[in-house]
Amino acid sequence: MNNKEKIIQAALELFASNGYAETSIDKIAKRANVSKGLTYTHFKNKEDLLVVTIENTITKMTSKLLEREDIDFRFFFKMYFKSLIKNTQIIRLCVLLVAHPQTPSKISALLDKQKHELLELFSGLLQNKFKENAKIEAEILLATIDGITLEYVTNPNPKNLKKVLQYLIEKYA
Amino acid sequence: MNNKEKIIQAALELFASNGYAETSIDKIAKRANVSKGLTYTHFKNKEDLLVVTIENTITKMTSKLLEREDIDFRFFFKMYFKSLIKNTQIIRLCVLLVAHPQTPSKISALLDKQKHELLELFSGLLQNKFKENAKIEAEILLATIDGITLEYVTNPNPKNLKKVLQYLIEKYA
Amino acid sequence: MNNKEKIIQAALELFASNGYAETSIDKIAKRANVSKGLTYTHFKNKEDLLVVTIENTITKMTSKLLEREDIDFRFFFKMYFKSLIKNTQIIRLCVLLVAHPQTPSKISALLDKQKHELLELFSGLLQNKFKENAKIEAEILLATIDGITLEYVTNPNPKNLKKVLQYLIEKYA
Amino acid sequence: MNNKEKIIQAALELFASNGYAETSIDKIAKRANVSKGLTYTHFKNKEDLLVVTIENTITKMTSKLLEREDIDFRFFFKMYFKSLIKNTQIIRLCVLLVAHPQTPSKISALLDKQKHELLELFSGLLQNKFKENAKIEAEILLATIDGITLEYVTNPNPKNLKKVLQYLIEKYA
DNA sequence: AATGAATGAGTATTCATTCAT
DNA sequence: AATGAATGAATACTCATTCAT
Repeated sequence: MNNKEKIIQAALELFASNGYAETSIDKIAKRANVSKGLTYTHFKNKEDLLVVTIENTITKMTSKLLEREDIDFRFFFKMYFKSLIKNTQIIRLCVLLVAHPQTPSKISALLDKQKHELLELFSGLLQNKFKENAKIEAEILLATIDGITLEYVTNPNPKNLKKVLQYLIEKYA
Repeated sequence: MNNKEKIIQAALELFASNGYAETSIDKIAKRANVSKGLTYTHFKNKEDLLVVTIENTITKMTSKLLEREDIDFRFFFKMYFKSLIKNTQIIRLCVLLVAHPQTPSKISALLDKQKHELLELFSGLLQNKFKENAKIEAEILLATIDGITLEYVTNPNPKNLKKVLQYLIEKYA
Repeated sequence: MNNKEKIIQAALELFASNGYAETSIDKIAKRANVSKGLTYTHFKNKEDLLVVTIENTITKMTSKLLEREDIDFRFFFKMYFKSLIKNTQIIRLCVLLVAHPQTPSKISALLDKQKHELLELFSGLLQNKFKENAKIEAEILLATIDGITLEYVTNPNPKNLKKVLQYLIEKYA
Repeated sequence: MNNKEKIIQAALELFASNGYAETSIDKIAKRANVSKGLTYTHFKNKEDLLVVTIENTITKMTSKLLEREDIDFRFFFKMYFKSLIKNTQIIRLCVLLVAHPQTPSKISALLDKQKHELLELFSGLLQNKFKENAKIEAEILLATIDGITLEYVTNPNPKNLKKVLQYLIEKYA
């Protein structure tokens, strides 16, 4: 891992566990074992570091989820369940960013794009069962998953999460 | 409105529209038209001001919703819909606080209490329809509402909100 | 002398002897024996401190020179001579500010105003001797004085200054 | 133009238009289209770069002016007038350097040498007209030219400059 | 000669908090 | 209760300079 990657990694960890505003460049540099100045060699400013960090992470996290063609609810829910448990802190950071009034538009756009991809996926999968209501049902399912996510990152309880997702799988699959 | 109330009001507005970390005591005092020092006469510190502000607001906001005995889904959804539109910024602040790793425990506890009251309410209302699954269905409904809330405060679209809630009313009532 | 005045005094001394860009707020605060933060209680920023400092000083320095009604060349040259010797550093700072491409417009305007007052004065005094050429002769005299000033603040030599001004008095008075 | 010359050219332009302290090595390197490190291959440090840049420029600028043997006021004023209009920014930089308390002694010496060459020239030309006062008249003429220069670089007005120099030519030639 | 990653000291500015009045 | 001067630590960011390649 080169220094730039070390900085991104340190930033991700600290942003995720303490929040963006609460994390100073100084702490990031210290955790990455580099000088403060080097951060500004690789990133324009703190906001740029956040944007790169999030883009980097989101891309990695979701590439697996959406690349398969023959995706179904069972597969989706299981993958999402795993990701949520593995990346709890990062996903909480994303929730904070989505809800924060001053989040850079690049990040908002990225997260928004993801939302629409999921809506598309759900709409397709719900077409048979709900016909003309497929789209609104997709919206509701997405909301349900977002709510479960919010609940989990706030108060992580893997057992309960598994139970709920299992129930959803049976309901939708 | 006395000075203490003016400070609370100013704090609420600024926390809600800019975020807690991004709001300085100085700006709050200026908006409330009082001196910076007075804030520390009435509140122990910035965190205390946040706690009091949120307690104050949450209590006001939810008292109407949960005081009625004979509440049903139609009524609940309509009230929630109105509140969401009226208090968008404040509710977004609550989402931020729920998801933030450093939120004071008093606030977490308060918001958690609300969650459980809603779960109770939903469980009761869903008893007939879902029997032994009433509790998990209540959890899912709560998650759905949280997800709708998150979506709305992030990207407020009253028309779509109305459509979704209408659909939910027909589904659940 | 209260703290605000102490800051202005310290700023004046350091700006004058080291230059604006070369003087840090930290050094100013240390010389004034106050905390760095206090500077920002009294002045919006470093530029504002410069502006206030210069306005303050220029006003004091020139009020004596131009208040008299019956001013003549002998009096003017003698006063200017004294001021130049007493305020060498400050006047050098003004030269630097006049010539610097990024000097705040408030300061430029102030120094420009002074220039025009002097031009007026000289024009009047030279009217009899030079008739229709009085204005251009005033411009030339002002340039001469500026040049003498530049030479003196760069390389202070009181004897030579006295000699030159004496010669000018005889020439013009 | 080789890389070293490109750096000198970029430095000159930036020092002249923004000031020495306000110009970073980084900006110079970027404008010269070379790496930051290369600056330190060719110049010991930033100050050295300034010294070389100024020496280079001054030499070029004044070689034409003083090489002729049979120079007279008419010729001198015309040449100076042209140079002032063409090199306004650079000459302003020289004024800043002359007046700045921390200018490297090499530069001061260079500019001082020029001053004395001009004094010599003027003394000679004024010998016939002013006899024993030729030297002090030369000093005054030099001051006048310096003042005109200061005024012009501060507030460039070619028409007025021409008028004043024309007047001086008639007065002295 | 040429690059650009890397450093460390420095800079302006902010801000929660205290305290004398 | 109310003010605002005062503090000191923290913060994002800059920059001259070095050095391995």
